[in-house]
Formats: sequence, structure tokens, C-alpha cells
Amino acid sequence: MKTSPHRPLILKRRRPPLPVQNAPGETSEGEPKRPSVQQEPGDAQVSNEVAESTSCKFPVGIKIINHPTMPNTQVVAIPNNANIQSIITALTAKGKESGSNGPNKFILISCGGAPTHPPEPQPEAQTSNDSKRTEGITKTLGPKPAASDVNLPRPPGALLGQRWENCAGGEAAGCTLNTSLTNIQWLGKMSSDGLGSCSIKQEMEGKENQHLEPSRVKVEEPPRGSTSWQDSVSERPPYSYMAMIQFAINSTERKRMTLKDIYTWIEDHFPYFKHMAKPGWKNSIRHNLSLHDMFVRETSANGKVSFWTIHPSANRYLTLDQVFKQQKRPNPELRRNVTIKTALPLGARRKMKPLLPRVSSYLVPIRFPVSQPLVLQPSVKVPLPLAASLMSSELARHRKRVRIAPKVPLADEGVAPLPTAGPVKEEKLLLGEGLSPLLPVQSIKEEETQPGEEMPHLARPIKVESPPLIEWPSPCPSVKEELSQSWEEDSPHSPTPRSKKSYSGLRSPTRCVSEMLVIKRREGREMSRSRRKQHLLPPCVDEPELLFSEAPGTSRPATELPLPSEPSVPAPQLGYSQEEGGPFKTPVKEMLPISSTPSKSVLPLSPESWRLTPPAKVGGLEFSPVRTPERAFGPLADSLGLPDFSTTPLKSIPLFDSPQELLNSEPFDLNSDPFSSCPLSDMEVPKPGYPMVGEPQVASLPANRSLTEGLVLDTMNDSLSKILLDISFPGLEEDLLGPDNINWAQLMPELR
DNA sequence: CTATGTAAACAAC
DNA sequence: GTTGTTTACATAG
Repeated sequence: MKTSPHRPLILKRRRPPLPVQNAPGETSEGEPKRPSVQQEPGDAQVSNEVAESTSCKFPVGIKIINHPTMPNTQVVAIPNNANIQSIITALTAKGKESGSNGPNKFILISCGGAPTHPPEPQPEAQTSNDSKRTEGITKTLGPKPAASDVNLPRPPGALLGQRWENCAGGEAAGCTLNTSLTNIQWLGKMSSDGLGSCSIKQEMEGKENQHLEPSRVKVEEPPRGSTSWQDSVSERPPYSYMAMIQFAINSTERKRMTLKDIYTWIEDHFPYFKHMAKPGWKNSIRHNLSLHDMFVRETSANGKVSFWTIHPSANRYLTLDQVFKQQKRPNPELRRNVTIKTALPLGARRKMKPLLPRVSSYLVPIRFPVSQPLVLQPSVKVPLPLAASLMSSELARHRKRVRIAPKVPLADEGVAPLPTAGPVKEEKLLLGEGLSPLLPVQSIKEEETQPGEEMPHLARPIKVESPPLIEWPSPCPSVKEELSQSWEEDSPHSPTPRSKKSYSGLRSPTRCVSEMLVIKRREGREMSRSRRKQHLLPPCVDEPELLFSEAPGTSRPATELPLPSEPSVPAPQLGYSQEEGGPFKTPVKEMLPISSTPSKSVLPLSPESWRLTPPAKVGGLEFSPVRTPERAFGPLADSLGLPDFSTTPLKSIPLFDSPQELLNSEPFDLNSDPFSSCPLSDMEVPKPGYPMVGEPQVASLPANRSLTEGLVLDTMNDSLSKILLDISFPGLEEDLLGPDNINWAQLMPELR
């Protein structure tokens, strides 16, 4: 260490004691130990199970038959009440397992009947409390076979969405399964997941100061699609630390991870860090966590464990696999960035230069809620997903300017406008402008919070919270500009001291977020000097339980938040007034206090604002607002993925990049009547170029002919697309049938 | 100027 | 020793 003359002294920071609350259930905490690594097993199991089911056994009402003409393709008839997510998950596992030799494409069709059981009325509704239940569902994916799971009577949509949200809580260790889903694994090959190998982890590394020898590097097997950096120990991944951290956190179900797990995840997924990087990379990780406002630290209920989460409004749920996909596509930019130092001895590479493709890192596709068509309005023209994602930085920049303001129409669905998908950069913009108005942040997790109350205060800037239904008090009009940068916001010292983030008890940031969303304006200029600011989320209690616990005043220092429970929360502002002079600088990151960074900060990711939808529970499926995102437009590229089906009468419309997306977001309901309830609206939006199969045809169908909408899950490409199946009645003339002349109805009577 | 990466000083555990 | 914060500085764009 050099003492740098410039180095300012750091005053003592005092950290207020974190309130410790124990949630009875807080299971998760302990797990930090298990890094994502473990997930694997879970998956594997699943697959096995599934595998057998090939023929017909999947869970209860599910029927699986081989596609009459397409190799490696199976048609899966799913009862209306089945848990699609679980099924998709299982199929995905199965497909992956089978690899190219076995069934790797599945056509999912809802077979109406078969409600094995009456839909259960689930009382739970979305209460957040159901964590338990949620878990159950989540687990579905897991080892457990599906039988039970799949058929869980879950209310179709509703729960699903919820579950994600809630589940999101599982930290790395916690929900293994999920993690896996989220993880790269979905893509299987995409990443080398080093899960296996990594289990070992490095405990040794110890000091950040020391170097590790690259000597034994074990590279995992090369995944098929792997890019060089994935397997290569010597190549640094083209992602910025911030991006990697996001990937890591988002790989967990609960979207939170301990520092250690983040390290582990990164090492597992990017061998470079495990073997080649200088020890200082961990310092950089920490630095990034502290620096970027999007990363919010939460403490476990018991206060003993700290988890890093991504601020909901900033989380785009980027996952490595998503990014990876894009990379697969030729993207020169990325590549070039990546190159560099491959072989250099450690010492040599010193410079960081090319590290990250800045832009690229963020190329991750943004997901839009499908359900909202409006999003893509014409004006926006979001290019195809792909395009968008691939956009080069320049573009991005360009975009920035242009950026569409998300419209405000929130009202409609609560969803917002959609931002085009763009690289992260744009996010900023989004946030800034767009956000403000819309930002309905859902309180997803919280569920209950009452938005109403809080809102009032906010009037000022923007915070929007979206009440479940749409009522946003005053949303926002004017404010827009304010935010330019951070999502977080701050009101300049607002009067209310409240607290820093107050994340008090509520479990989730979400709520907080909402509160916080206020936009900030002043920050930028003034704070220029510091790069960032911090906020700590107090104890986040994930589970609902917390509510209780906190309420009483338990542990939380009174000083901090008055309102443990949420309702009263005063104001969004936080007081981070402290920060300035405050006694403690550190400890508490105030949530929103500011973003500090002169520029950046926060926004790297943005917003979901638009994407958040109120919890709508609309039809049946709602999804978690938060998670949803992805799908919508994605990948067009993917569309490419299903070429094979061309042979069939089906046309597929790619909806998701990965099944997961669908799962996450989709409200898509197989059950629903394809045409009626599930209008293409969703689909159409996304891909302009895509020929829609739907409507038009429908209209003209012969009486004896019917089409049904289904999904094509291609585990080889990890894509999920919508398709229309031609279910003709027997006797229909062949020519009317698809090219293949497959009479689906005959094959699967259930379809009728 | 911004976004990143790195290094490092410190603080609190 | 680990985890977090915060500065300072270097670099590429």
C-alpha cells in the first residue's frame, strides 16, 4: 500500500446496529454456504424423472407422445390446471438430458379437459405469506417429481407470478432449484457452469493479495455453445463486474446473494476469476457492490447475514444465459472486447483495458411484459429484440437521446411503456424519463403494502407505487425530467428524515423501492464527487413473517424507522441526510439517498419500472410483476430456433428466449382460448416481422377445423415459442391440414 | 466527462 | 480475516 497523499482519510464510520429480527422462518440465511453450485443436482434429478416420463407419465394429467413426424420432438398435452411452469421446467431438463439424441423439442398443448382437480381456490392468494406455498411450487422444479407438483392445483396464474416473487427470496443456497433455473443452466450448455467443478471453491485464496496460480485449471467441459471465455481460464469474460454481479444475484431464486456466494458464482461461471484473476478482483466486486446503487444490501432477519440484492427497480434480471445467447450471435463488438489478454501472464495484463465491453455487457435483452402490448408502440419501434440487444454502444447512446419516453399510460395496465429494449445504457434514460411517470413499482413482494398511504407524500417526485390496481395517485407527470439519473432518488434532503431506506421491515425492498422511487434530481450535480452512496436495507425480512416481528417494535432501533410495518411509512425520502455529515456514513446505505455517482450510478439497469405491473391478477395468470420481464420480445432471434417445425403445420412464434422467461413472466395461458383470450396481441407486438399466424387464419377456419395455440419448447435452443396447431377433426380433408397432414386431434384426443 | 477497473485505507465485525 | 465503504487514480470511449 502506498500511502497516497491524496487519499483522504476515512473517518470512522459507525454503523448503526442493524436491527435484527429474526424471522422465524428465515431459513435462508444460513445458507450462504451453498453457493449456487448445488443447484445442479436438483436439475439433474428433475431431468431424470422427466425422462422416464417420456411416454406418458409425466404428472398426472399430462400426456406425452412422440411427434409423428418429427424426430426428437414430443407433443405434450397439458391439462388446463397443470402447472405449466413446472412442466416446462421438467421438459427442459428432460430435453437437456436427452441432448440431441432424445426428445429435445416439445410442443405443449393445452388439453382442455382433464381438470383433474378442481381448481383450488387458493385462499392464499397472493399473500405474501405463503412463502411456504411458494416454495412448494418452486420446488416443483426440483427433484420432486412432478407428479405432485406439476399438478399442483395451483391457481393458474396467480400463483405463478407470485411465486416468483416470493421465491425470489431464496438466496443462493436457498432454493437450489430455482437457482438453477435462473441460472445458466437453463441454457445448459451455455455456460460452463462450473458447478461441478467448482464446488470446491477456493477457500484458499485467502488474501486478496495473493496470486493464485493458474496452474491447475480445470476447465470444465466445454459446453457446447460456449464461448471462449466461458471455458477459458485465461480469457476474461467480457462482462463488467457489475454485470457479473447481476448475473450472480439473478441466478438465485430470491435474487439475493451473499458476497461470498457472489464470489463463488463468478468463479464457477468464469474460471478466469478463479484461476487467473488477481485476487484483487474480489475487492473490485465489493467495490462495485458498494458503489452502485442498484445493489442493495439486505440483512437477514436475524441480522447476521448480509445479502446483496438488486434494487427491484433497477433489476433487469439479467442472467448469464440471456446474455450468452446474444453473444452467440455474431456480435463483433463483443468479441473484440473480449480478446485481450488472454495469455498474458498475470503481471502482464495489468491494464484493464479491454475488460469489459462496456456496452456489451449490458446488451442483455430487456424483457418486456408481454402482456402489454402497448408497450411497443409503433413509435417505438423497437427493433427486434435482437437488434436491440445487439445494439452497439453507439446505438445505445444514440438511443439515449431518443429514448422514448415511456409513456405514461400507465393506466392501462399498469404496465408501462416500454422502453425499448436497449442496452443498459439506455436504462438510464429510461429511468429518468420514463420512469418517473410510470414507475409503478409494484410492490411485489410486499404485497400488502399499502400504497396509498405513502403516496401522498411523494407527490413530489415520482415515486410511484403502484397499487395493485392501478391507482396511482398522482403519478407523475411533470416530474419526469428529474431523474435523470438515478432511479433512486432522493429528495434533497427531504424533510422527512425517515430513514434511509427504510426498508424496514418490510421485507422487501420493493416496497421500499416504491417509496424510494422518488426521483432525485439534485444529486447529480452536487454530489459529483462521490461516486456513490449507500444505503443499507435493514433487515429485510423476506418473509411475511417479518411483518409481525417487526411490528412490535422489536428490535429495530427505534430511531430508525418508525414504521416497521409498512404502512405508515412516511416518506420516501430518506434521510440520508446523515450521510453528509452524519455520523455514520457507511453503514446505512440509505437507500435512496442519492445516487451518488456523478454519473452513473444507479441506473445501470433499470427499470423495470415500466415493466412492473401491478399485480394484476387479471386473468389468471399473473405474474410477478417483477420478474416478468423478459419475454416479450425477445429474441427474435430465437425464432430462428425453431426451424424444424417448419415441417409441421405449426408455425411457431417465438416468445421467449428461454423457457424461463416464459415462466417468469408469462401470463400466457395455455388454457385460455387461444384466440380469444390469448390474442396474439402479445405476440404481435414483439415481432414485427413475424408473420402472425393467428388471427387471420382463425377467422377463416373451416368449421371442422380448429387451431389451438401451443408452445414449442426447444431445449436445444432454449427457446419457447408460441405456435398454432391445427387440430382438425377427423375427416377433414388432407389438404386442409398442414403440410404434414397431421391430424392432431387424432393423435391427442385430449386436444379436442 | 463517463464508465470501468484497480488499489488501497479504513471501519466494523 | 471478511465484508463494506469510500477515495484516488488510470483508462478507454
